Amino acid sequence: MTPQKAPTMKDVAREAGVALGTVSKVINGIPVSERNRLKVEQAIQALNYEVNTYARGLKIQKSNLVALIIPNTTNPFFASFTDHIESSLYKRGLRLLLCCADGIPQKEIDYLNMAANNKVDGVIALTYSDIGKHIPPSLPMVVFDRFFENRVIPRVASDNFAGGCLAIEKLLEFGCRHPIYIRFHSVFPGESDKRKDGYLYACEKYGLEPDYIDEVDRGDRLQIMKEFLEKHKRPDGSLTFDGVFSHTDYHGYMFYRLLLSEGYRVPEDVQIIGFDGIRKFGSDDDLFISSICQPIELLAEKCVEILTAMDGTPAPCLTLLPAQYRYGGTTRDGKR
Amino acid sequence: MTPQKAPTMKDVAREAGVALGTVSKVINGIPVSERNRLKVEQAIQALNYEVNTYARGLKIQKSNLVALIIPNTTNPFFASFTDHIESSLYKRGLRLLLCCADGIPQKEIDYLNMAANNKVDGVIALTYSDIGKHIPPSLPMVVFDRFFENRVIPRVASDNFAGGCLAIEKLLEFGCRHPIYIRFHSVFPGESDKRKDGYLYACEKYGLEPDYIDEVDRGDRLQIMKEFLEKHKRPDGSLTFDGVFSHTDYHGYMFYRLLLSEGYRVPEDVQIIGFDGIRKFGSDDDLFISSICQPIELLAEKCVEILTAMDGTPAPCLTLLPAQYRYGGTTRDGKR
DNA sequence: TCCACAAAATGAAACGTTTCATTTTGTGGA
DNA sequence: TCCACAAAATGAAACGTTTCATTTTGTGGA
Repeated sequence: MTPQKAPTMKDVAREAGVALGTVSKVINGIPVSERNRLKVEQAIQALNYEVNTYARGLKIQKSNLVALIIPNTTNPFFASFTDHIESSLYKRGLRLLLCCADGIPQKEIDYLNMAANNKVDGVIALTYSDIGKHIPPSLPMVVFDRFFENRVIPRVASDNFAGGCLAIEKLLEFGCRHPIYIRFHSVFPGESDKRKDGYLYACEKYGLEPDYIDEVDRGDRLQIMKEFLEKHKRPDGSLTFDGVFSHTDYHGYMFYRLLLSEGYRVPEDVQIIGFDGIRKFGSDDDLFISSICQPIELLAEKCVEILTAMDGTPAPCLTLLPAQYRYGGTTRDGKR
Repeated sequence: MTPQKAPTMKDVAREAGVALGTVSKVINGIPVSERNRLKVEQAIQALNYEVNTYARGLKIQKSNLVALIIPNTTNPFFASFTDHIESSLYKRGLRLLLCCADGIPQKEIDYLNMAANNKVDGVIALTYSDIGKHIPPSLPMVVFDRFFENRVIPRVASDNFAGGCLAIEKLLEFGCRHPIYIRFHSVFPGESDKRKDGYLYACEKYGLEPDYIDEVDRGDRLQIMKEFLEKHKRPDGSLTFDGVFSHTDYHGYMFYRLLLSEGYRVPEDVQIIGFDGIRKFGSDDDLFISSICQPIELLAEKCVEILTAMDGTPAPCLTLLPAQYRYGGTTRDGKR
């Protein structure tokens, strides 16, 4: 990639017959005599001048760049989150530096260093490792869902507890008597852990016996699901549960496919509600399964809002937004 | 977002007791006496120094930033493309500025101007409007699929003609006698138009009567599909076609759902092959339907490779990579 | 010990902005 | 016409690097 030659403010000043400072004022919207403003604007047009971002950045120490550190964009939830972050930033005249860290701790730290290395004005992070101790104190940052030890970083998340509770209430409303819960989790703590708390709370509240898969995700998910299913078959083949609340749509859909392949009917025999609200081909499409949908657009907007408002005064250390139930074919409420 | 104070090279020089130029040499890996190298490295450690990107950028006129202009990341194809572009750039020490233009011409042009405005070293574009005349001649750029009038920009794409042809050959191989073709397209020309040419060529070659939907996408796709289906029902309800080659997985899946809802069996009554190779929950998951899969990773890598090699010498104006068939449940070849 | 030469180190100038103390211009009143 | 004052314009200095002409240091041979 070859460098580019471009006209400078000096060229504009010469062309317009005014001083450097006058050109700067016009560019930055500082009042200047009508006559000079016109001359400068004409010169800018004529020379096709564009302000040099490095020079400006060097002076004002701002890049208008915000880094988003995220595992990837192939996961539809991350993809949608990225999309909304981008448009929230764009609205504010900010640009998005996308950092896909693949959940690799070293890559997450690398990107964080790069961010600290005055390339960006702030960071929004959805990370998988505990990078708390690598965050420079002076770097404005907001995290989605995760909780870091040793370091208070403003967090934004869905109200996972209420969402978990809502999932069970919906299953009961649609006629379930024995809802179970399925979860494969990472080893790092975050707000989404509260989905299980919501499930347990609802069990308590409605007098249900808790029953669940709750395992660290080691890639043997299908095997674990199969074993669980085996254990819950009655002699006649029918199941001892009639509802599933899955920690994520992804695992819920996996379980859905497993149930179908074993000859069970969904939602007739078993109803399933997931979490996240992932759509098949992107934003306007159908859900994979009925789901407690995270308000992704609002979450993204909130992250950007908090980040851009950071100026030394304390930011809210936790902001929760409500998640909503939406029909997606695996429950008995039918299409609304 | 507050600015950040950071130590400068001058501070490092003072701390190490050497000249500014010596610090610069150490940082840029230019040989320096062992003694001084150690002193500088120690000082850098001690002060936690990081080079200021704006100052360096101002001098060397490079940002190590590449802009990707893409409609969005919620479309799984774009999401996957973005993901692979990011990792290709990362390998080369480059960073990704993500520009979601939503297919809005003004936003595409805005981002292009921003790119020209020396914020980035190069641009990779997957755009929807004809922005050819807005591309600055000095801006290194590669486009995916699209063709711009008035302007030769290196293009990278799948071999859509061969892919279209392959789809039909696969359908014939799996027992189809009357494959049709379905397409809803944008008004801007690109390489993907050749999928239809491949279909027509295959019809010619294998003595088939071409039959297809080929409409501008106005959002009334389902209606058009339904009408097409009605016209192709025999009095006994069976269909006059037994295979579908869909221009995209998205529309193929839509047609698949329509067929199921009308009581047809897939792949028993009708086999379907799409194009793109979109997976349900991201990279490691199942395809939505059997598909001619674009080699997204290779395509992304190629875009980056060509972009980074641009230095005034002519770049290949078109690079085609082969697309491959993969089973996805809607054909009779069964899981491999 | 001295000299010549190569290697290393030095630090001023420059990149293109913004800022701000200083100068110039313009205006209204006497 | 002159003066006082406000408004506008000016341009040098500074931001933190890299570059490169110049100076200093170090080494080997006589």
